[in-house]
Amino acid sequence: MVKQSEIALKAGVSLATVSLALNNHPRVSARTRQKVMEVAKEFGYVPNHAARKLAQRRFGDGEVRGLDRIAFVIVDDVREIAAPYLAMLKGAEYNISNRGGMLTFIHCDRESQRQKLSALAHSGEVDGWLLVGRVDDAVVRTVKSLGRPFVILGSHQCSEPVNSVVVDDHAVGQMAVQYLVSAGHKRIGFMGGSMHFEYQRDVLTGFKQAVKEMGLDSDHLLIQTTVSRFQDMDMAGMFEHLLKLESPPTAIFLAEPQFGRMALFVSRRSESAALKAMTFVAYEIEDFLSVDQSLVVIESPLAEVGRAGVSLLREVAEEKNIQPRRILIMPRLRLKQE
Amino acid sequence: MVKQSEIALKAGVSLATVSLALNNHPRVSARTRQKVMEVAKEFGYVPNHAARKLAQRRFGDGEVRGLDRIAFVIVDDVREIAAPYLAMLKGAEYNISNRGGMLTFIHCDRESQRQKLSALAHSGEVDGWLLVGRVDDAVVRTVKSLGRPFVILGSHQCSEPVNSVVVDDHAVGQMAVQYLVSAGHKRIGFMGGSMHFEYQRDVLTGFKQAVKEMGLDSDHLLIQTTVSRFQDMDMAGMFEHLLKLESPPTAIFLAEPQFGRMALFVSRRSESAALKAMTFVAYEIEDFLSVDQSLVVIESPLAEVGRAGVSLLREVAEEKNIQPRRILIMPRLRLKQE
DNA sequence: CTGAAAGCGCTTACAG
DNA sequence: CTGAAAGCGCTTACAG
Repeated sequence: MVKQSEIALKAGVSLATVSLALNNHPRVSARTRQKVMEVAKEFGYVPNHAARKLAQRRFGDGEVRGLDRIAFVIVDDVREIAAPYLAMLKGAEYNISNRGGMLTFIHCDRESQRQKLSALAHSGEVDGWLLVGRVDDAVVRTVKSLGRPFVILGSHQCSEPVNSVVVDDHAVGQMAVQYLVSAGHKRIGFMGGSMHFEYQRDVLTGFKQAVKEMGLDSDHLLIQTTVSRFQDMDMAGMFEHLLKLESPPTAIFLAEPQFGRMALFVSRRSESAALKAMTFVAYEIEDFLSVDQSLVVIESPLAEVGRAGVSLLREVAEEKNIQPRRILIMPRLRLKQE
Repeated sequence: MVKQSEIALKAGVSLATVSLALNNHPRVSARTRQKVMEVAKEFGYVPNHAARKLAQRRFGDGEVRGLDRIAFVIVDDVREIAAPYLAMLKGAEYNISNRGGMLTFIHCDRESQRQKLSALAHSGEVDGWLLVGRVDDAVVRTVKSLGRPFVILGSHQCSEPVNSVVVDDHAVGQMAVQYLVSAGHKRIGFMGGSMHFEYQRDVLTGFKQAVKEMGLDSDHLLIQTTVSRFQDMDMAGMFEHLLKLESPPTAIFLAEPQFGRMALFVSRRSESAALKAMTFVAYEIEDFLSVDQSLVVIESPLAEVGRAGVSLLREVAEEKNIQPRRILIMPRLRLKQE
């Protein structure tokens, strides 16, 4: 565990110069900095985080400098929605660790959030917050009172403007239609999840808009959604509905993650020629696809949401009075690979 | 942000006494400690973690004292296995934060592990490691060289003895048989995932052993397993095989998480009376069940694995030369609730 | 049982 | 452009 004083000795400069050089302070000459960096690398120097943190308190006016400790907070329950959370977590971790920082994982519910988050903040160990889950005004109020920058990942229930990063789910619906039209389809079915979820509503809105813009039939019978979480029965029912139509669709957009797997299962075992010939496009979560390469997939770039969240957090930390922004991350179309 | 010196002033004792009292040092009298604690609570005191860490380095012989910063390291890819990781993560976080600690999340592959982990260790910010994923001798060698205690969660590929916490998957298979026998079944089918996975092999071993002990037919045709990750077609095939038997099973144990959902889907839509009357028991991951309360479920207590991992880590940190242990966590049987 | 003092490894005004 | 010095908030031997 080498420290700055040892580097100073070897490089023939003072301790102060080492610190300044390592932090790219402009007052150090290029040559000196070069030399210091060299020795540091040779010795495998890693700064002692605790010491740095402590020293920074001396002159700091409460501002965050390094932003090297970011808390990823899941508010409310993690039941049933593992993949989205883990994808965002992975993306955030990647961005943070690339810059020598660390990500702290926190899970709390809306009752315990206040005391849990403030205890962490007071220990001086959190430079910024990434909030995800059921984030509402109460949570934002807590976090704001702690005086550290924060960014919300995914949709939220806040009434006031906040910095957030979300997938452009509107574009997901449009992308599905555009792709299927380019492949020659004219009647496109929509099979989605519960419209209680904002992202499902957005996907559907985008879908409907593209259908209109492309001049396709905007037949409401082509749109099927489920309500329950254990929706497999509903899904089979949706298929029946669509196939029973006077003019059934030739392609179906599966707008809810995991539907791809189920749809393939049903269609491959079906005796209906129409279903066997059906073209599918599935909306799936990056890194957690439920289907193999035989299906065209629109990927929800949730790891990218995590990465972008960290970048936004850095900007917010630097420019204090930035206007709250909502950053949209574009989905990706992944074609078949046969 | 109140500090110890302010507490000392108010309580009428020295700074040293405050520190000792707050850390339950025996040299402080009960009355003094009481008084200090009172003032600390009144002021909402939270210790500055950086300062504490730094000060401890002075006399510390490298030992870990607080174990308040634990790194949860996922080695290798997180694709496709979100739920188990998130369940363990949640359990570990719960145990750590209950004692005022923090969990750091790290994701790395086996190529980058060495540099990533050692950089973290050198920054002095990790008191112990929880390792999960594709943990092999190389990873263990790295972590050992960093001089901090570690515990592996879940199965691993290490040749040397290590401290680990795993679900008792053997008991899962036994539990399924015992329950179904108690419900009057004599021929029990097994539908599992790929035998490439250790946990699936363990579940099957337990199943077979219980079948033998209970004096049931140990017909190998009753045992069906899949190979692919996108296994839905195989699953339908497994059903057909089982139903085609001269003496088909009256109950089936679904030994792979997520199979429950698929099985219900198939059986509810089937025209086979035998299938409609089939009794199922499903193995599912705690907090991430794929089925509702209408099915008997054996829960894989992965959050408990995370919690137990943290507790074991504490023991390892305290008694240095402890014999490596493998702690088994019992699965839980969840009956129907109608 | 308690207090005064040293120092953990850094950062950064201050003085040259 | 650089160095000597102070101090961040704690912990813990040392001396009473």
